[in-house]
Amino acid sequence: MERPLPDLTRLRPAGGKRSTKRDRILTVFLRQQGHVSADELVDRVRREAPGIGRATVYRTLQWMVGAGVARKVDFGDGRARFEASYRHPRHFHLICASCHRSSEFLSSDVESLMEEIAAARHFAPTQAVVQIHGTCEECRTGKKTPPIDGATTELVFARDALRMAIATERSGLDFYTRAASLTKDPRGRTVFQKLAAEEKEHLSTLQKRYRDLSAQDPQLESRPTFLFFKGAASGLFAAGAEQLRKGGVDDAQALLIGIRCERGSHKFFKRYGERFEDSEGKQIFLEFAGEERTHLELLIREYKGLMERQGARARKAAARR
Amino acid sequence: MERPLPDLTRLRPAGGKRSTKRDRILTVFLRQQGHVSADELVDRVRREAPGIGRATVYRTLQWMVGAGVARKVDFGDGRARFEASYRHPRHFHLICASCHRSSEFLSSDVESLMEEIAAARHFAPTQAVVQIHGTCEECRTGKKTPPIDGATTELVFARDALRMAIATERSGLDFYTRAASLTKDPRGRTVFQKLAAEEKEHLSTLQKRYRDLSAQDPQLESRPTFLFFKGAASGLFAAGAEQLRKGGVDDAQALLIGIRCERGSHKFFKRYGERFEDSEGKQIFLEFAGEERTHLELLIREYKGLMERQGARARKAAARR
DNA sequence: ATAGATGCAAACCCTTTGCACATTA
DNA sequence: TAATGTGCAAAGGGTTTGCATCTAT
Repeated sequence: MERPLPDLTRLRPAGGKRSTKRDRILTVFLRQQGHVSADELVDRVRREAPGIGRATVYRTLQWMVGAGVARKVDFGDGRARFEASYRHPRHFHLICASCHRSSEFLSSDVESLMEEIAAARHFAPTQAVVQIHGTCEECRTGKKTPPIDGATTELVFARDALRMAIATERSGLDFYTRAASLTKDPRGRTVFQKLAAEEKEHLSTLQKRYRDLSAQDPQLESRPTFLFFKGAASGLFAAGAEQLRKGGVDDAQALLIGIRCERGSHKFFKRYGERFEDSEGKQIFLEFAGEERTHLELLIREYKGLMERQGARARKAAARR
Repeated sequence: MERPLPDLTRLRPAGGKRSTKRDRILTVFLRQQGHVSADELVDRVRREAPGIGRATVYRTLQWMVGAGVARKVDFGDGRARFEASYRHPRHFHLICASCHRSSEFLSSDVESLMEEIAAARHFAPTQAVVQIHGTCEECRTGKKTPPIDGATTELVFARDALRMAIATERSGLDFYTRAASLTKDPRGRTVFQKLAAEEKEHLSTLQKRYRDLSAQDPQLESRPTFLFFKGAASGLFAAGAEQLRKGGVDDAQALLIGIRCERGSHKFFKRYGERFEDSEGKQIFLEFAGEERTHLELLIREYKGLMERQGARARKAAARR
């Protein structure tokens, strides 16, 4: 499972010069997976290119962090660790106090909460550090868990991005189906039925893509969750459900409900996807956002058409009077 | 706003001896508010008791952390900070990269998410570190924000605990009121009406307490949120609402719905409150949990009575046959 | 030619430790 | 008296820096 490396030759940030040694260090760094401390990197580099000074490695690490190639993480044990950021989204950590290894996770819910909290305190956030310290399964039970390499992380991230999109699509389908069954007004009901049908189709596209992804790694399905999500899928249709409960929804209102839901979903996925480094997961989020947008635009056009027709009818009625 | 100090004379953990110097350091530490680094503490101590060695302060800090008087926090700037834990709940931090000050917050939602994530990964968590790095309002706008001392933190925590309880109570009231209006079965409706009335009464008790608390500090209401919550209040009644939607709720089922809701709320507040150090906030959570429990037991008794009466009626009918 | 990269060793910062001495229980 | 706390200075580790020397552009 060899994964492509970023184009190093083009990497030349902040007035830096390229050099053989810097390239060497960078290559060694990118080849390794997970986190390395500076000293670990010094050792690895020296193993294949003796005579590289510790200071150079330290300086190169700073340069890499500045360039966005590496991220510095602090587990609170007194020494900094570095991890490659290429095709590896910024994430949170579970840190085992016993074996000192760490595993990674993301949570869209935690992230939104932090944004809300920062906003409530008028704080401009640049980054969030979330660490769960404790004891990992392996240290407690002795059960071995296979290590996860960079390529797998990316695949798992893509898998979870798809799962999130699918869950959202499924909530949408549920919502529109329920809306159709609850709506008395026949035109309103037709709108919801159409929306449900569209969601169903999109859902099956996503599911196909999920199957394709799973084919790339037979164990993919069973790998532990990387991206946790709950609020996204369930929250988007809450406002619509509220409106529905009040009843009396005609076709215009049904369209407006649909517009609001699709807009929410589009915005959420766009904003969420944009924060990641280049990766398949990011791409999935952005594609999904794009599709929601297309759908949204279609609904808006339809709504406008409806309004025009109603306006025309009203004008005609006024002229007759 | 002087706040009481813990009984230091009884503080003698892990085979430690008391000594004049240790007491001095402890006193200085407890007097100060917010976080101190070891060196800052050395300075402060020396200002009023010269001739105390740096090593002693370091050793005393370790002892304090071991004794649970202090907590060590790492903001990732290479030096550890220490904060008093007495009457100050474990919390998360917003850390300003510009002025290097930090402000504190809690979020029951973030906490539950982390528990879920840890559980999903079979990880036994001991502690969570959550830091939002960025720029604070003061550094961006120049607007001064008043510093918050320890006593205020405690008051604000109590305020927010009450707010959380009130919000929960209010959701309960809403839910039972809506349930009553939706329930066709007259006995079921009566049960919900009674539940709603009880919630209303409890709510007004809580509100009175809130007013009493506010009287202790005229600015209390306007101070920034310390404890963020969303899920707790809204999540507890979701299952009940779902059940309600299906309709056909008689008195037994209404009682069961009530039991489930009150049990959820009792458990949540108990578990949540238990994690804190001694403080008014903790007390509020535990009291609230206790009241929910009382209410719960009452409902259970009522349910049992109902079942018995139904059983008796059934037996009588059987005998007659 | 010149800005920038490198190696080495020294300096730095925060923290811990060894040891002789002072206190406490 | 035995166990523990204290001060000092030294050592420790992770990381940065000064400086003379190379090396890309």
